[in-house]
Amino acid sequence: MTANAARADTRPSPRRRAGNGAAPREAAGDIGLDALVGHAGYAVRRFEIWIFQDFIRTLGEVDIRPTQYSVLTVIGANPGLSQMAVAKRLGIERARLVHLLDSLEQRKLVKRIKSKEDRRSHALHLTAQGETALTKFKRLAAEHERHVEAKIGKENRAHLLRILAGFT
Amino acid sequence: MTANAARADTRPSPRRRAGNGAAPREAAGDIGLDALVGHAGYAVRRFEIWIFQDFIRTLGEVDIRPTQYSVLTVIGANPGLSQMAVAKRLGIERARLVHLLDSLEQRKLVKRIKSKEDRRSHALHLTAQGETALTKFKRLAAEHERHVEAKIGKENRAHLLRILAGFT
DNA sequence: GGCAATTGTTGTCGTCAACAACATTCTTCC
DNA sequence: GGAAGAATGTTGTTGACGACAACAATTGCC
Repeated sequence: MTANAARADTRPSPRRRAGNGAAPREAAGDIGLDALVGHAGYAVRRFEIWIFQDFIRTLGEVDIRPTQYSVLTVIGANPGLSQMAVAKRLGIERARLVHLLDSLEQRKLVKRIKSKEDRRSHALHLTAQGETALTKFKRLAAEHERHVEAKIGKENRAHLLRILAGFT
Repeated sequence: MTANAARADTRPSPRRRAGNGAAPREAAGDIGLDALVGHAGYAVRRFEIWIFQDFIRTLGEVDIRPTQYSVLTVIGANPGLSQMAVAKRLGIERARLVHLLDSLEQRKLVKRIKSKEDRRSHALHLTAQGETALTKFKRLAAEHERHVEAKIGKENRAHLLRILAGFT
């Protein structure tokens, strides 16, 4: 139990206005989160929502979402990977990756080349267009990352990356 | 730019095996993430997946998911809130909250009481059964939180909560 | 040669965020 | 006091995403 949640943990509730009147007093912003403030998952979730919104907005002009960006980056750094390898590396289901690649292939950013060594699999490559596009995406993503720094602080961001390095 | 991503940032790609052969060498685990390792969003996303899976598993015996837990906790700490107030406080859309409350009301954990002051709105309360259930949920959630501590370290978890406190 | 495993694909289901539209009720403004 | 606009809860749709299950083609194992 954290020091935060210790006080109000097992107590049922303050029970203000036991009746039912929804006094507009709470509309101000003094709604307590109770045990929620001690939960890492809640903070992480709220943060992830913020960070994804900023990513999507910052890369909105090129219409690239976080998952698409991660797929392009990994393919760009490791040309020739199979879909299975990419899916496993990024924690995406291979069924989901099919649609992602369909979309990216339609946009001429990625191409699937039938492997001659294992004819079940596809070797994934960026197209020439995909390469130049990716460098632009990376520039925008770096800009998004500066937004994160501005939001939580440069040192905090670095510390956070260090804490969560094991999950990448 | 972080020290990590600085090296391979703008370079297009190492271009190993420009042909297409998907050599199984990479299956081992040496697939580089390139710029991805410098992105807080990616790390946060992978972490959130892990933390949610553990939460769902730990509270599996009571069949409570993170969002349901957050709703119950806030209602428990602030009886009489309207749906709008809860939605705004937790960053949930009010349309989504309707289904959440439908489910929780069916399970007799929450009741909607028509407010007499504003007949558009419902005052939300825990049932007696909901109160006792919530204390059990909190106990399980605390257990989940210990799993987080075990995973990333006690100090890191505390530091992370401090960094992200502004998003709650 | 035959059988299990792998790869990509298709499909379904459930969760979740984002909207849009609507009826009821409140608030504001004339 | 009454009309216009806003707020609240509800219903429905869309799209991204994770989890599964089933399938054909291909590979690897025995």
